[in-house]
Amino acid sequence: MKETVQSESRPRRIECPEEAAFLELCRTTDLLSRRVAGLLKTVDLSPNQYNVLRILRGVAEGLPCGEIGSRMITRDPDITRLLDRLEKRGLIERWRDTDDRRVVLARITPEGRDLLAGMDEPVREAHRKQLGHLGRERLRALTELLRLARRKTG
Amino acid sequence: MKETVQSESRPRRIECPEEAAFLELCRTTDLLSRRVAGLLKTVDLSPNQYNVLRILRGVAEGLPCGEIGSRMITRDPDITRLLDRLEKRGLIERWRDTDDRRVVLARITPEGRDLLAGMDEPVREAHRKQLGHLGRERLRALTELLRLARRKTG
DNA sequence: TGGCATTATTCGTTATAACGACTAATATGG
DNA sequence: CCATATTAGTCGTTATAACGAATAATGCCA
Repeated sequence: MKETVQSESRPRRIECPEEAAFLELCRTTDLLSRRVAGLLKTVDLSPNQYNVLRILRGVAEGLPCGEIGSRMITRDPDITRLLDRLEKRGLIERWRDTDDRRVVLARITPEGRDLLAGMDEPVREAHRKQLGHLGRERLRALTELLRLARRKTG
Repeated sequence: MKETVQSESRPRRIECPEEAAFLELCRTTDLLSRRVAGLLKTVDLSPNQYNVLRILRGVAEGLPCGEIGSRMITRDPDITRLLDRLEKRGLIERWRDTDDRRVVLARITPEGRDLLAGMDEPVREAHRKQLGHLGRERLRALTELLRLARRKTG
C-alpha cells in the first residue's frame, strides 16, 4: 500500500503542449546562449551590450535611446546606464538630436563596428556547430515556427 | 555616388540560417519568459529558484546538490547559495546522505510543493495564451525540433 | 503664456548570476 | 594507512538586471 495520498507511484505532471514547448525553448536557448556569452566575455561584452551594438550596427543614422529601450524591453534608466558603459569604452557615441532636442541619438562608432566585426565569424561558427546538424530545411522550419509563435502573442 | 567603402545602401549582414534560428530563439524565449518571470515575482521566486523547485518536485527521494547543479549548469557554490535561500524559506530541506556522507540531498517540502502547485495553473494559463494560437500540430513540431536541436550539440 | 507630455537622466536599492580561491568532510584505491 | 578525488560549503568579488522615485530639458497645445 502506498504511503500517503499524493504518492502515486509516479506523480507525473501532465504537461500541456504549450508548456512542453516553452520548456524546450528555455532549455535550448539557455544551452546555445551560454556559448555565445562565453565568446562575448572574451571581449568584455555582456549579452545585452552585444545586442545594443548589433541593433545599432543596423542603423547608420543612429537611434533614440528610447527606441533602443523599447526594442530590448528595457527601461529608460537602465538603457542610459547600459549606453554609458558602451560610450565610456568608445563603442558608441551619443549626441542630441537637432530637431527634437529632447531626444538623444546613439550610434555605433567605428571601434564598435570593428569589435562586432571581430565577433561575427566566431559567433557564426558557434551557431553552425550547435545547430548545423539540423540541416537547412529544419532550420527554416524552426525559424518560421518561432516567428509564428511570437506573432500573435496574446 | 555612395559615401564610403562600406556604405552600401543597405549594409545588410548576410545571415546564416543557424544564426537566424538562434536569434528567433532568443527573441521568443525572452518574450515568453518575461511573463513567467512576472508571475513568479508575485511569490518572490526567481526563475532559477522556480527551476530548482520544479526539478525537485519530480524527485521525491531528493537529489544531491551536485546533481541539481549539473542539471542547471550552475556551479556548486552558486547552487549552495540558491538552496540556502530556498531552505531559509522552508521550501526545501537538506540532509546528509547516510550512504555517502559527503553528499547532501535536497528535497522539496510540502510548503514548496504547495507554492509550486499554486503557480501551476497561472503558469500554464500564460503559456496557453502565448502559444496556444500555434495549435497542437505546430506545437508538437516546434517541441520536436527544439529537442532535436539540443540532441547533437557540438 | 501656462500646463502637460515626452525624453532622457540621475540616484538609490535589491537580488542575482557568475566567477575564483580556498576549506572541510568523507570516500576510495593502492 | 596515506594520497588523492569527490562533494559541499564558505568567502569575497564583480557586473548586471530590474525596479522606483525624482529631476531636467524640451516640445506641444490650448
